[in-house]
Amino acid sequence: MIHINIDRKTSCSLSRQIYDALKEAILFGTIQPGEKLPSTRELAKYLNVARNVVIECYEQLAAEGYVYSKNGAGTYACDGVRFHPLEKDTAAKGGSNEKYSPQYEVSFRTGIPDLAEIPIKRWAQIYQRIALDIKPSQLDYQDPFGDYRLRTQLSLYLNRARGAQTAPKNILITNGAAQSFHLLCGLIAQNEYALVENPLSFGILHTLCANSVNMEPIYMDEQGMVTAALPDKPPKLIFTTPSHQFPTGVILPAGRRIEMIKYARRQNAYIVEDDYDSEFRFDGSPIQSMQFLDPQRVIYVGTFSKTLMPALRLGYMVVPDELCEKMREAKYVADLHSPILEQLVLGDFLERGLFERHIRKMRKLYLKKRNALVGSLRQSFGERVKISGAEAGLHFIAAFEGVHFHEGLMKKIEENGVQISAVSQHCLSEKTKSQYDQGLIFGYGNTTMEDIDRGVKILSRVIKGER
Amino acid sequence: MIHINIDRKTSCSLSRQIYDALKEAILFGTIQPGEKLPSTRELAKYLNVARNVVIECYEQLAAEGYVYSKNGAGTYACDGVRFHPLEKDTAAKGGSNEKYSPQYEVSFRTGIPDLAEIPIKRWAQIYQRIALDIKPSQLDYQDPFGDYRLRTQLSLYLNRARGAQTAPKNILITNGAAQSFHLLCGLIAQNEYALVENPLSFGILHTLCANSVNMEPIYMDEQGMVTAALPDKPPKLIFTTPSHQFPTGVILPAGRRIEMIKYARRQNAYIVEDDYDSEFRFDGSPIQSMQFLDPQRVIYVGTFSKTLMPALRLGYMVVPDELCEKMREAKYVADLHSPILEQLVLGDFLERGLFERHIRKMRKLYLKKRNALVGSLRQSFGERVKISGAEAGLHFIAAFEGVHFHEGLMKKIEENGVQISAVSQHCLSEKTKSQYDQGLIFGYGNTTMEDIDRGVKILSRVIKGER
DNA sequence: GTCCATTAGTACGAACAAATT
DNA sequence: TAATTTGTTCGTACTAATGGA
Repeated sequence: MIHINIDRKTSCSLSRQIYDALKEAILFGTIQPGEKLPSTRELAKYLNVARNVVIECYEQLAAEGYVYSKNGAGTYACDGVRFHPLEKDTAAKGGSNEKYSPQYEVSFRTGIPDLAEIPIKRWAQIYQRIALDIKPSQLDYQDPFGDYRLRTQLSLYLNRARGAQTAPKNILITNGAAQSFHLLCGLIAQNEYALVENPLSFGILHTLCANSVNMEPIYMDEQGMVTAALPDKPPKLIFTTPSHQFPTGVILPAGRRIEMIKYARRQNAYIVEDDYDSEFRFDGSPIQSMQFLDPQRVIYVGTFSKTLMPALRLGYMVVPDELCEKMREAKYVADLHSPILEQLVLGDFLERGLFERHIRKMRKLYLKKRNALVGSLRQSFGERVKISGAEAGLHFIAAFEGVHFHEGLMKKIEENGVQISAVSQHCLSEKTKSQYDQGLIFGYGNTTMEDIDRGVKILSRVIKGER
Repeated sequence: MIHINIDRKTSCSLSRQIYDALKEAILFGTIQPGEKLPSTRELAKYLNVARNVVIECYEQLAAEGYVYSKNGAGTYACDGVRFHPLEKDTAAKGGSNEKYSPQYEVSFRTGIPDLAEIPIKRWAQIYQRIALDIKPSQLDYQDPFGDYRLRTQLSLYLNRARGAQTAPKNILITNGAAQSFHLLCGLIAQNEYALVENPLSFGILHTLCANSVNMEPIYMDEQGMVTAALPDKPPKLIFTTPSHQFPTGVILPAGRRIEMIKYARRQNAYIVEDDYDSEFRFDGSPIQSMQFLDPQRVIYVGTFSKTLMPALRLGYMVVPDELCEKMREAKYVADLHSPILEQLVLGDFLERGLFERHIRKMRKLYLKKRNALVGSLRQSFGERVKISGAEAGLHFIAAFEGVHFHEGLMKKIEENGVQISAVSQHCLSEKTKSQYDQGLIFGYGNTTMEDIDRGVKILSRVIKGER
């Protein structure tokens, strides 16, 4: 008779304990294939448990194919279930969320909004209200394009605030701009290619690389992408950030926009307008979207990561009619559709004007920070620093006269506790790298006034030590 | 002097109205490239508005590159901004979420939980609590694998309830099983292929097709995938539903599981265990996961769409150590990471045992429904219906003696207001199609007792009319 | 917040039918 | 035929947790 240790004090049920022991015995070969197991009565008596307990565990073993029972004949171990001793997973080592983002004393990371100012309370209130009077059918699978009410509100907002030409049917809700780019990559076949700005954001670069999309960088001047340099070979997509080029901050002027659209039409290409932070323009209204000029050639990509919060993972694309079906399929295959509840909350947020109010509030705050940072840099570096692209967004470029941000210097800055990236790190060619190697990208969205002060002081010390 | 209609009653600002009019004039060519615009003083006087209004709008036009101003010389339209008349989007036609799911009188759609029983209130309460004491840093971008606390809880749950061998570091939070499959497809190169069960679920079929993955179907018998028929050519992935095969409901016995794992080891393939509804087993505990037998060869795919709600779009994968980095990269490229707030809520939900309680509650409810449906079918069809795979999950198969569910009959059923699918629709070959053509798949998760009654009555009428 | 009735989970015991040796 | 074994269905008891007043 097989011996089984039974512990009546543990929270684990008796039948589970016997089940585990028997299964292990069968897998290890202690109980041979075809061997008869003790009868339920016998084992129950031997172990001093109720027969029902043994029956329950024999049934489970039978259901999983370890044993088979024959009425009147007994229970036998199945063939072919001998197996190697299980490798128990060695001690689950500790971990946490914190580990993901290394800690710096001051961070000028780009693209992060002020996390302390996120209207999370208001957001949660609306979430609760929405959840309380939701219809069960809304908790079912939904349209891959997303919630219709949100798309309606978004369409109104985009028409109003960004001068875009959209209808709800063209708006595809995604899990942030990263997913939008990922889905768009699906449009590009292996032998086709995409045009990108140079320098460009890591986000697009990384997405395109990982999806093994061929890229052709386009030279930029102080007006943005040089449309005269557009190649003859027809691209499939043209990735651009016309309202506030990343990282240079340049605004693509109307003339070049039109040229680019004409080019796209000629080459039968689509323009991907990455409008990642245009909501925050400090003088005048936001620059109008490029999509406005030709809704059938321009795919507009927006995100709520900067305006609300990165953790939300909500963004959207305005898709030309011709691409709607393809994009619907792509989104469906990727993850069916984006989560619904927070879409409903966002729709409400927009409808009540809370979103635009929040933007206005944040614009003021970011303006303050920008001015403080510019002031701080001026104070430390005087005329030896040249700032550009600061009219909008959550970052700008500062070029330091006579300083070259090579790898060693960047490492030194990091070692001194400042997180910041150099423009040259975003360049695709050696030529552009050296063209931009005096520039740092200052993201100030999630900095405090103290951060700004301290960060510039540290930078000043390190840079001046270098010179 | 250009004429501009100004409406002081509208909510649109004066400068916006002037801006729009001027921009249109430039784009249409009413104002020629290089033409001098009226001076700010002149235009302000003419339109009877303050000069600042005109200045603001000239600045905006300049920022966007439509005009340029020279100190002392005036403002001129830029070159190259003439453009076609804008095609105004024709009337945004109406739409709504409802349109997405066509209405049936009774739906036996598979894989839908009881939407009316979702603990949405409790969920919303926790959401609010979580949101109120969240740290700002948690609203930042996070680890692609997901929230660590949720992964810890999930790992405990899986070990406890599914007998899986996991550590938090191996758990990747995804936007539902569909995304898990999508990410896994990235492991398969163009010249490689995947093994699938036949018949199989639309979900996997569709994902694999759309990602242009080559598939090889494996024959099944009453015990599930016939492991003796595994091909010599090494596959990359083997997709399987061992706990409750979709759609047949068969449980893959231990012997075959072990054979399959040995095969996978020999061929250096990975097994994808799609555990889509095993939580709901009606007699005994759920069938133990296959992942338990070899955590380094089996990728376990789970979802909360059936246990909580489809609209949530949350699922997970248990990834072998060797694949962690690849999967991290794949998830990062797809959408950086899954939304955080609802992950936190889910983690709390699990930690408090609310999740398991909910499962227990639902298991009872589903058992009731299953029994009612089986009873109803028995009553209508007596011994002429054979039911299989009903021991677990939210669906089972009913085979009707002497009835063949060809396209015409399926259409007739649909026309009579019943949504249901035939087993043969899930088959990949003609041979299997005819083998299974007497079976319907009854999903009863989101049906009411009345639905069940009514649905069976309608089916009975249609099927008997056919015979 | 507290108390109380209810419910769910686990374990036990007993009885009987059906199949097997 | 008798003894043994599984399959099935009761009822009871104890405990912990839940939900409502």
